[in-house]
Amino acid sequence: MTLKEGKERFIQSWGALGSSWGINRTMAQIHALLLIAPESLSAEEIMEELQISRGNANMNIRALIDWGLVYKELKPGERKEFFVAEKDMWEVVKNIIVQRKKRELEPMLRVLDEISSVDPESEEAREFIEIIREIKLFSNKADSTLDTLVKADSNWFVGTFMKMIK
Amino acid sequence: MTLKEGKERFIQSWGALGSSWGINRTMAQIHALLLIAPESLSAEEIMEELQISRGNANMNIRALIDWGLVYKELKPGERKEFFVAEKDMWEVVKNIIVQRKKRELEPMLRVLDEISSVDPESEEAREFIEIIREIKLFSNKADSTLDTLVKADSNWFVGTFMKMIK
DNA sequence: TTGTCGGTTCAGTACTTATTGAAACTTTGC
DNA sequence: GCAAAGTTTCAATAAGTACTGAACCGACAA
Repeated sequence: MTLKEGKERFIQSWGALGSSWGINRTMAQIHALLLIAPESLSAEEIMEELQISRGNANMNIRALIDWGLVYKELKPGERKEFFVAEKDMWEVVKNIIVQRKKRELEPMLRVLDEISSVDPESEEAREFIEIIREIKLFSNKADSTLDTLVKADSNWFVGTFMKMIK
Repeated sequence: MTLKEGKERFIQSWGALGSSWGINRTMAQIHALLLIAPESLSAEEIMEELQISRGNANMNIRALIDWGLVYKELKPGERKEFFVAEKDMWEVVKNIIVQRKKRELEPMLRVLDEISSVDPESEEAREFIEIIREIKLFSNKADSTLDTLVKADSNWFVGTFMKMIK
């Protein structure tokens, strides 16, 4: 396989993976492109490489920066902005966990709290409250597990974790 | 808050959560509805409750069964099929992990293997191969960690895990 | 002050994905 | 064998999301 083919295949697959992970296809492709780019790239180069419009590139690059998956790099003497990907996979996954936890798990926890206040007037209501209580318990556990996971460092994950859970 | 409001709010939120988790809104809503239903429900009842068409209900129920999140229940003497949700949250999460691993992580591992065969003819190609190697290493670790996690039982997660990683 | 270069925004449009509803199919009872 | 009750399929369509391209903004240099 040639380098060009390999790169294309990678960008393609990373894009597909991303789109089932709350990161849209183009966003993931830009990330893939930057991951395997030997140098930081400008918006123009990204547009060119992926055949996308300026607006699209701009929006997705900024979203990637929001997610903490890409950094802006200002080259001295250059007016253009350049972009580099976070290449440490553990950092990438950690950032995604942090973002999605904030966007999804935490709002859900709030909703679960709210609906716990349903009147336990009927047997059905009491059953409902009980099920919600179980879900809440589980979600809280997941929440704090993820917190701990995110605080842990890369080496810990790569090295120790595997042995601990064996 | 009344029981009715609480239920609606829960179905609503569970639907929203699902849609950022590769489980579409309706599928997640059906799951939510079944989670809090005191009894198993028929397709008709689900259609009625969520105001969706027969076809939609049928397709999403079957998808939920595929994911292992819902079971078919055949009541003796009844010709209709009834459905119940898997209510153990740890089972739910485990099934989602298994499915998504199979659909996303495993294909990605295959792609990474393929593109490792890029000719290391240039310096750039060698750098590419190296980055792919790192991603592959990480993905393999994630893959086996998830395997271990899925084999572990609920109690282990709820009880021991939290202490271990403290 | 004017022109150029890049970045940002956003209304309109293209593309993707989910949903409907009707027809086809299956199972069962008579 | 046929009607009734239920399930499945799928082409057409609706709803939702992403993308484009042009207008706008700000910084800078001439």
